Amino acid sequence: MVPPPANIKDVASQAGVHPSTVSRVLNPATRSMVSDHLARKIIQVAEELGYRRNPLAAGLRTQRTYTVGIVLPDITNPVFPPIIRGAEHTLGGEGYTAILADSGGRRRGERTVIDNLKTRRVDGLIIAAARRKDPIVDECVELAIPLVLVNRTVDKHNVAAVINDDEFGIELALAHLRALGHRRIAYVGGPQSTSTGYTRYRTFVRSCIRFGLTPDRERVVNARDFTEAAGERAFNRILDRTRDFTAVLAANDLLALGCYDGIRACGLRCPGDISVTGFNDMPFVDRFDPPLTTLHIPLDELGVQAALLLLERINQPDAPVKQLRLEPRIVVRGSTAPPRPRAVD
Amino acid sequence: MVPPPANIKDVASQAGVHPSTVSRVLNPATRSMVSDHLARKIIQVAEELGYRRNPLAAGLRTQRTYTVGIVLPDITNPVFPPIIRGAEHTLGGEGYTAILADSGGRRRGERTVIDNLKTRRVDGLIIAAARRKDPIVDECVELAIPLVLVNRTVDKHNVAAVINDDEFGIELALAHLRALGHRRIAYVGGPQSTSTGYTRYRTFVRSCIRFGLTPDRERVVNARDFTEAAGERAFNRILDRTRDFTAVLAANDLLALGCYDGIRACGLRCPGDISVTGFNDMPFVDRFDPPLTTLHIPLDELGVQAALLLLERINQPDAPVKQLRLEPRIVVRGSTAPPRPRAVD
DNA sequence: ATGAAAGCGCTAACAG
DNA sequence: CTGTTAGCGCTTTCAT
Repeated sequence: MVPPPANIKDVASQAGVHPSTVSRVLNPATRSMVSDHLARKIIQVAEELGYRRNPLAAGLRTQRTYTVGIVLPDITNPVFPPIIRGAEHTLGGEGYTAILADSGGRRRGERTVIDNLKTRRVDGLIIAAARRKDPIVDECVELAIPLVLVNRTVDKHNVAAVINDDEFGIELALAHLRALGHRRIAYVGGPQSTSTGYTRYRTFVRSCIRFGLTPDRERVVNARDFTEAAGERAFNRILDRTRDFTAVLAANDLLALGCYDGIRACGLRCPGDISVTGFNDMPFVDRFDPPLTTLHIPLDELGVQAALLLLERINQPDAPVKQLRLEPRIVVRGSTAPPRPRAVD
Repeated sequence: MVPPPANIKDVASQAGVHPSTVSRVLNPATRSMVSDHLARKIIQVAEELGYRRNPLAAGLRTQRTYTVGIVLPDITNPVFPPIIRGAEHTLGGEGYTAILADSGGRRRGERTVIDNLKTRRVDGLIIAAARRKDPIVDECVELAIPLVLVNRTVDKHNVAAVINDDEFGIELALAHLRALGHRRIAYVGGPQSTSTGYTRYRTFVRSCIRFGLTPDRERVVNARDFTEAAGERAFNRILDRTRDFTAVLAANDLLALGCYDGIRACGLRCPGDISVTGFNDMPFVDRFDPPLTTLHIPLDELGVQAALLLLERINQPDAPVKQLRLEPRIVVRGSTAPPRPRAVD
């Protein structure tokens, strides 16, 4: 009923040439080997027959599948979709197809997922969920699988990555709070097993000192995950120890949301009693109550650059490994305000 | 440096059998053809060698790639990630890999994307962006490509789909507003080219009549897209004609957000002056200002069911086409309140 | 129950 | 420049 798709043999016989000639014409790299006259004819016949190269067959032969895997911890986290879109679009332009792999944030899942991708012979990998020490990343490097990390990186420096300038971002946030008049600033950080969690935390502590603010330990807690729930728990842990702060700098937007919850739960108000800043400027944080002051990072661009870097690594595996660092900028919204004179406890 | 992955021949020679025997053992459907003794041995050897079947080679032979395409208009729309996750997870459990294809909402893009997926010989398609009359869907049906629509469906009834019960949803929303005391209710609808836009609109009009509310034409506008911007424009168009309404029922959450903007822009307040309801209960709408009253639909489940339906269609192409309709439930939050006595204009 | 052989569609090394 | 040939790794007849 439905005609099977034309293959290269069909095109060849229809054009009166040998299949390999067709192959040469249809492959940009070898087109020049064939006379213009024949080439034109073959292309025409191919079009008439609606020929489409079978990537499985080609891949079997060439060991290139023109697919890449994008590994995420959780596609539901709003920072990822723009990254995916940016990457997918860029990759698509070069004939690559993206396979999405949601590891569910679980370590096991990640293993499975990468195994699966390897089995599928992807040409490369974009990983958005790396830990600072990541056996999976190590393994990919060892296996010489082209690899680009996005958003988070690893401690070792031999892996391509496009990340944001976390240090600069934290400094911006801190400077903003300080300019508003805040002096006692709490910090809700992320897991120290991630580069973002670690760098942001370290930068916070260091910058506080530089700014002449004491990053009092009791006002600093690192959450287990970059989630709202973990953020609220961390915030509450701070609250258990002290109420002596007028602002909280959160290591990302989700944690900041958790702080919102904590603040509300104990009857305080943001920004009236406590200012809050986030990190990422993920979609819709401008609609939150209150709109979140946060660090904007160009998520789409992160994806685009990761894709470009990956293509580069695929095509020139021996070129030096690059790391890109994109600059965040602060977006001031409603969650930050000058501190008000402390009420009596 | 890096050892090439073991293939079926390696396993065979190592186990002292013929490759075809290995193939039979490793394929669940043919395992029973091989003696238990040999089978066990082969499996063991395969494990030792870390053998993984090459899906390209297998697919070339069997015409099954164990990949499916998921086509979306815009991965950045928060309703999709949960659907994707649900589908991907279910598919993954059956050995399928999901290829994500973001059409960018453009018609052209959709063509390209599906073409690409066909070329890649996906075993099936999940489409989340169907229009009521959709040539692409028609084509897939004609080509006998296993296909499941999710979220939106087409007018024809010969396509598998898992959607939500739009009529019931709209009735719930309307009943809620009515119970609060609203009588003059505006409607910001979606594009009539989509099943959701169309059904919700029709249901609104019909239910108004049934409820004894006149769906006055001037209070009803259908937006061009399901986006915030289009929602705001539609809302403003209503506002240009009349201010005689105390609530607006929006055909989805994004449109509702647009209404928020419109309400704010003209100095009114929600829900004080105007109540707003949405549809979808997409992630984070509970954090908006005000938290959105909307219809919750089980997005994850939508994805899971779509995946199951697709697997069914792949494995039993001749089984009758199923349509699933999931029930929404209303989630009342801060964007709806009783109307207050009209202020003087 | 197992082996032999052919072939899925394509590309690349080799001839000519 | 073009054709011939072989083979990527796997499955599936067909023999035995």
